[in-house]
Parts: sequence; C-alpha cells; structure tokens
Amino acid sequence: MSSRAEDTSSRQRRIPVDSPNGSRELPSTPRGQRTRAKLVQAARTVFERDGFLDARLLDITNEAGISAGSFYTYFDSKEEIFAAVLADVEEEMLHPRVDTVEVGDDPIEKIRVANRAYLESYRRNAKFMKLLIQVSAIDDEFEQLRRRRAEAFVQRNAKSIEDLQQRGIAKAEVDPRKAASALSSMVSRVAYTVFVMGEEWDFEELVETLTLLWANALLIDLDAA
Amino acid sequence: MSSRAEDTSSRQRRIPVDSPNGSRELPSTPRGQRTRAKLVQAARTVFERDGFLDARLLDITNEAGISAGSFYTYFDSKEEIFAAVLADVEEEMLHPRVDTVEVGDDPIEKIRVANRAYLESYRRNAKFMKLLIQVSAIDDEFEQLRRRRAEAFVQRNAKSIEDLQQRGIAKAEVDPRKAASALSSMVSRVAYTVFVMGEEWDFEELVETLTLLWANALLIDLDAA
Amino acid sequence: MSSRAEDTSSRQRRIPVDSPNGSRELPSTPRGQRTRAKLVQAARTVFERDGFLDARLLDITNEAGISAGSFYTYFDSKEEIFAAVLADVEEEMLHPRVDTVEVGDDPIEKIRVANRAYLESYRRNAKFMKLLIQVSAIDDEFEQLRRRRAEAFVQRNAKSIEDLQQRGIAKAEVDPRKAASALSSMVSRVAYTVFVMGEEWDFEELVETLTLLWANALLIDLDAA
Amino acid sequence: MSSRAEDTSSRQRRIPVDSPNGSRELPSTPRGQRTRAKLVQAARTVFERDGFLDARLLDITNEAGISAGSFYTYFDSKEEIFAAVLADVEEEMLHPRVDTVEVGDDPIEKIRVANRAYLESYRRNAKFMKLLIQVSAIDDEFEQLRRRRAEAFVQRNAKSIEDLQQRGIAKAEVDPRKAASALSSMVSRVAYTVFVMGEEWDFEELVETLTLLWANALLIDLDAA
DNA sequence: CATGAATGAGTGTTCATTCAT
DNA sequence: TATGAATGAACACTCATTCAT
Repeated sequence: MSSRAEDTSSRQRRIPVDSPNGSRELPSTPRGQRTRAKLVQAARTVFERDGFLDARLLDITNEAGISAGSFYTYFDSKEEIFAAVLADVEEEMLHPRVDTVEVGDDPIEKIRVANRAYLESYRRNAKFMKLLIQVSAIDDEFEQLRRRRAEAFVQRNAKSIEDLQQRGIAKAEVDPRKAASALSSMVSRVAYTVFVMGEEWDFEELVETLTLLWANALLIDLDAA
Repeated sequence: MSSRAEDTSSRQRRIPVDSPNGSRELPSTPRGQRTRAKLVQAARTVFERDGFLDARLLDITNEAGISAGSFYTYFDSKEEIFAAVLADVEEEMLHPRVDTVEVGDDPIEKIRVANRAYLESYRRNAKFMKLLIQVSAIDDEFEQLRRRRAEAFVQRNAKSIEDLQQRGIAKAEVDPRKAASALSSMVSRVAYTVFVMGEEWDFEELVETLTLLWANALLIDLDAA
Repeated sequence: MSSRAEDTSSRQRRIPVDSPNGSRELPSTPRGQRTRAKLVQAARTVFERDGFLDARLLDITNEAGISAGSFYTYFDSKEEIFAAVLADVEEEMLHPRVDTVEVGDDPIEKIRVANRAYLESYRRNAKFMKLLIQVSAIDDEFEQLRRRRAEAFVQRNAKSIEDLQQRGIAKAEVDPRKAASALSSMVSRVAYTVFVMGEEWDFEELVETLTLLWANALLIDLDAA
Repeated sequence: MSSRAEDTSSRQRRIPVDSPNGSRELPSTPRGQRTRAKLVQAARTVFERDGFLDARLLDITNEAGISAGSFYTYFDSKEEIFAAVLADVEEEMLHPRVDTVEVGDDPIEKIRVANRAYLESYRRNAKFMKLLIQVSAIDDEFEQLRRRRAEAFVQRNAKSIEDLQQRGIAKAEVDPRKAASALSSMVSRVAYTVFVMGEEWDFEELVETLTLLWANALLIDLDAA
C-alpha cells in the first residue's frame, strides 16, 4: 500500500539529524552506495568552498559528476545532505581518538592532552567548523544538534572537575557543571578565533595558555595531587 | 570540478561598516529623517523576529508603513540597513555605560562590575545578539566588523591584566593580550549559551562564576592588592 | 505589523471561489486594473485554446504581454486566475438576461423560453463550458462551486414545477425538487453533447425536443392551463 | 499571441482504445500475466484513490509491488494502463447483465428494469465513474471512446422508443434517436450527481422518478399497451 | 523478465531592484 | 521624496523514461 493518499498538503522538511547517517536508510546496492558517497564528498567540498547558502544543488551534483535529478534519490534537501556531511566528519573526528597516549595522573597534563586533542581536531577541520557554525546560525535544527553535542563534551569535563574537587586538588568553589561549561566555551571560542578567523597564535602557546588558564581557574593545587 | 569557486557576484556585498550610521549621509529634510528612522526601527523588529535571511525588504517596508520603492532612497541593500540597525543598537548599548559606579580598587570587584555590565547588556539585547551572530556567520564583512569591535574590548581587558601583573596582583604567567582574548571569549560565549540558547543559569550565579573563574585564571592574589 | 512571522509551513492554496472577483481585492490603481484585466483576458484565451492543464503561466503572461513575475502581483496560482476568468464569464452570462421577453402565461412557452436562453448561452460560451467541465473534473473546489451554481438553477425550476402542480397543470406525481434536478440534468448534459462534443442537432429542433420532453415528463395539461 | 496553440507534443498520447485490453498482446508466460494483472489492479486502486493526474507511475508500481522499470514491459504510458483498467471494469460491468430477469411486456416495467440495472451498476462503480469522467475531461481519446460507448446505449434506447411509437404506445412526436439521447443524458447525469457528488436520493425513489419522467416524456399510453 | 539507479527537460515561484508617475 | 507596478534572473524539484546489470 503506497502511503501517498494522505500526504496532500505536507511539505514539511524533516532533518533527522540524530540518526548517524542522515535520515533515510543507505542505498542497498553497491552502485547506490558509491553514488551517495560521491554526493556527500562533493557536498563537503562545495559547502566548504562556497558556504552553505551559496552552494547550489547543481554545484554539488556537478562536482559529484551526476545528474541533478539523482540528488533526490538520496536526499531531500540541502539540509539533509549537510547532515550527512556532518555525520561523515564526526566519524572522522572521533576515530583518531585511538591514539590516546598514556597520560599518567598529572591533572594538568590531563587537561593539556584534552585541550591539545580538541584543538588539533579543530585545526584539522577548520573549514568544516566554520561551515558548521554558519549552518547552526541559520538553522535551528542544527543549532540544537550542536548544542547537544557540546553538552556531552561539557558533561565529561564536569565529571573531571568534580573528581578533582573531591580529591581536594581543585580548590575553586564553583559548580562543576557550570565551570565546565564556561571553560569549554573558552576553549572552543578561542579555537574559532584562531583557526577560523585566523588570529595569529602559536599552536603550542595556544595549548599552554588555555591549559594554564583552565587549571588556574579551578585553583588546581599541584602539591595536593 | 564546478567553476563556481571564484564567483564574486555571490551573496556578499560591500558594506561601509566603518562609518557609524551606514554608508550614506543622513537625509537632510526632517521628513526624510523620520522615514529613515521608521525604516531602521522596522528593520530591527523584522530582523529580530524572522532572522536576517528570512526577512524580506517588503516585510521591512510594510512594517515601516512605507512603499517598497522608498527603501532605496535610504539604503542600497539589506546588508546596509542591517548596518544601520547595528549602529543604532551599539549606540544604545554604549550609552548606559554612563552609570559607571565607583568601584574602588578591589580588582575582583572591578572584574565583577565589568562582567555584570557586559552580561546585563547582552541579556537586554539577546535577540539582537543572536541576530548579529547569525549575520556574522553569513557575511564576512560583518564578521570582520564584529571581530574589530571585540578586539577593542579585548584590548581594554589586556591593559587591565597587564596592570595587575605589573602590580604583582595577577600572578599567572600568561601573555596579557592572549589571556584577555581567552577570558573574553569565555564570557561572551557563555552569555550566548545562556541568553540566546536559553541554558538555565541564575544571573547572579552567572556573574559570580565567571568572575571567579576569571580572577582565578589570573591567579589574583587578594593579599597583594 | 506584517503577518509573516507565523506562516512558516503553510503552503496551502486557497481558492475563494465564492467572492465574485477571485480572492484578493482588485488593484487600486488604474494601471494595476488594466494589467489585471489583460491577464484575465489572456488567461481565458489560453485556457480555452490549450485547456487548463496544458496552459502554462508563461503562456498566459506572454499572451498578456507582461513579465512572468507580474502574474503573482495579481494571482497566486493557475486555479486563482481561473476563478477570475470564471467570474468574468458568469457576469457576461448573466447580463443578457435583461431581454426577458414577455412570455404570457403559457406554461410550455415559459419552459421553451427558459430552455432557449440556457442553450443559447451555452452555445455562445461552449469553449468555456468545456473548460469549466474539465476544471471541475480536476479540482474539487470548482466541482463544488459548479454544483452550488447548478443548485440555484434547479431551485428555480423546482419552484416553477411546484407551482404548476398546485395549479393542476402538471399532473405528474413527482417530487418537484427531484424532477427539476433530473430535467435540468437532461438539458445541461444534452447541451454539452451538442455544443462541446459536436453532436449534430439543429438548434430549433433541440429547443423543441427538450421542451417537449420536459413538458411531457411533467404531464402538463394544456387544457387545464 | 503565444505560439503554443499547435504544440502537438502536449499531454495527449495515442491510445489504441478499440482493442479490448489495451494496445499490446497479453504476455505469453504465466508470470508475465500475473505481473500484468497486478499492475492493472494496482492502477485501479491508485487511480480511484488519487485521481488520474495525481497518480504517479511509481505509486502504481509500488502498490503492485514491482519495480519501476517493469512497468514498461507491459504498458507504454499512464494512459495505456488506464485503458487496461477501463477494459477490466467494463468486462466486470457487462457480465452481471446475465441475470436479465424476465420482464414480460409491460413497457414501463422494461424501462424501470433498464434504469435500475444502469443505476445499480453506476452505484457499484461510482469511484471508477468519477475517474472515467475525469479522464474523459482531460484526454480527448477517452472522451471519444466514452462517447462511442454511450452512443451504443443510446442506439438501443432509440430502437426501443421507435418500437413503442410504431406500436402506438409512445405518443410523443419526437425523433427517437434524439429522445433517447436526451433521456439517457438525464439518467446518466443524475447518476453522477447522486453517486459521485453525493446528492441525497433514496435509491428506489431514484429509479421510480427517472422511470416516471422517462415514460411520461414519451407519453406512454398504458391502455394502448 | 525484473530491477532500481540514473537521467534531464521543463516550469513554478521568489524577491531584490528599477522606474514611470 | 514617495509610490507600487513591473521586471527577470535564478533555482529547486518532479517524474516519466531509459538501460546496464
């Protein structure tokens, strides 16, 4: 039974940004998978080059070397293919986490490592981060998504701060959740300024400064560690 | 490879963002000045309601109660009237600074006062800040403008930090310019999260937490003060 | 206050076919009225020539000698301009009613006069009637409209039949409303067959045959008259 | 004047409506016959649900559970599969005629039986009749086809009327062919109004009223029978 | 015979911008 | 200055049809 009878007036656009690969199931045939992959790759290229707004679907299909109509075999809208690009990038950003170096127990070293990892990843994907921030500023769905992703990050940092407080290493009397939110904001916003806006800042000094400010802000007592 | 990368005729548009009131001189006649003012007022309303992209010039002229064609008597583009709105808002945001309360010499109190002033202003103009960030994400001219404005703010903070360091009050061995940049980033980004994204955070606690983190980050020694 | 804030997702199309001139108020300026009139005239030409479905908006605007975009200054859709054409035609079809010849009291003559008037009007507007029937078959809104218009016609005939029955002239024991519906159906459908489908049928004989069948069906007793 | 009047490549499409099952020979293999049957069945469902215009070939193949490309193994166009549906329905509508009850020689009873049979069949296939009328209004080929089918019906009625006239039972001095055309029009159009448009009319009263009007119109003299 | 991915022509619609009045 | 009708470039989107597998 086709489901077309009742959809008379609904032209709503759904962007199920939660599902990891965009909204619809991946194409079943290898050919389809290849085409879809070409599209996503082309979309990333075009988006990063022209920005979300100036990118036309035709630019994307041309870049992918397929016909205009085929776009709709895989995606319903520019938003939806952007979600697929985002999913791709995130997978790419999460994989390198494998090389988690041994950190020992030095709390400052831990902060440094986390900051360095974040900043390296940001630098590596600077063009995409700029794009993501643009799209988030335009589209509330993506704004919410970005917020939820950031929240996960903040939670982890909050845990860590709470732990340091309980062990008497972090002295500052702040709510861990809120301190984590503020300090994470600091790091991510500085990353934007440096890697997207192009503010000059030596990478190592960047890591050190942010790590120092972070640790100081929590009044980390190295002797207690 | 699509050949669209160098297409200059895109959505961007030169906006003389330096002149305080947008590009052209104000209208000479009182009637003209009134019409222009109505337009700017209407533009702010519409922009804040619909966002920059969804706002049509017709919406603005309708809201202002004038005809479509008259728009071009005063502005050349949506970007230009946005610049005028921005100039208006900034004037409004700078004026209240007059009530600079006497702060005494407590360095932390000084930070607190500055943060509170900034956060209050952000809260008061949250809708516009959201809009400004949207436009900055879309339009490089405004991005640069925003950066220059922020830079002025950072400079002032850098001065203050340097002063504290020289007086031996701020112990942290950080470049004052960079510390100022990072800490300002923290405050402004948190302000966005709270006042635009709607994260729950009691206003006083917000002021206190940010002030505390800021002061700690610089290792301000109250005894030295 | 512009009303655009809340219309985010509604792409419904309203065809307020009841209002005599289509949906929106007529243009205020003479120039606008002229352009609108040109459009409606062109639409009738194109619709009658190509049919509703094959008529493209571009055909209409070309025929009217105006640009494509101007169409939307006056109408929102093909349906809406069709409604305007329909309103025009109906006005045109109702005016000639002025020449209501004196009919005397012969009931059959009355039927004959009514049938002749209807058939003449149908013949004169045969192309449009074909079009109207096509659109009614496609678009439920117009189907309903046509039904309501026909209903008014049936009501008048029902009144007349009831009157004849009460005066003992029409003997047939039928519900006047239903007889009127059936006999009106006969006349209109035959008119379609003859004037649209092109079935050969001498006009006078057509009038006479339908009048005779109508009168007989009601068992009109001329002696009783 | 737009030059589109003679554009032959419009929506029309040659359909060999005479051959009873659509244009091409039936598939030879049983599998092919089954697939074809599924398609025709699905087409009827989709057409009756969505109308001819809104039905997409994909809806039909989905409903039939076969792939898009397979459609063209059996039909060349939407028109052609509609012709096949039409052939199916007509076969279905003609079969039940078998139960032709013995009617005796009462001329009115004969009319009543014919009307009842027609109306029952119309009621049973109301959705399809609506569809058929829609397609006829869109596609001249089907309009002609419908006309020829109706003509056969009229011929039969004309014969019957002529017979009654020759036997002195029908007194009305009308051309039998034309009277048959008009009265058949009455019945079919009323059937549409009741069964498609939903006008309220008790079925038995419907049969009686139409039969009475038909018999009266011909001035059938029961005593002469 | 069946599949379903790929095609691409064709048109509606928006809205910043111009300009005659 | 103000008006508002007219313009037209630009682009998304649909879906019947083809064809390699």
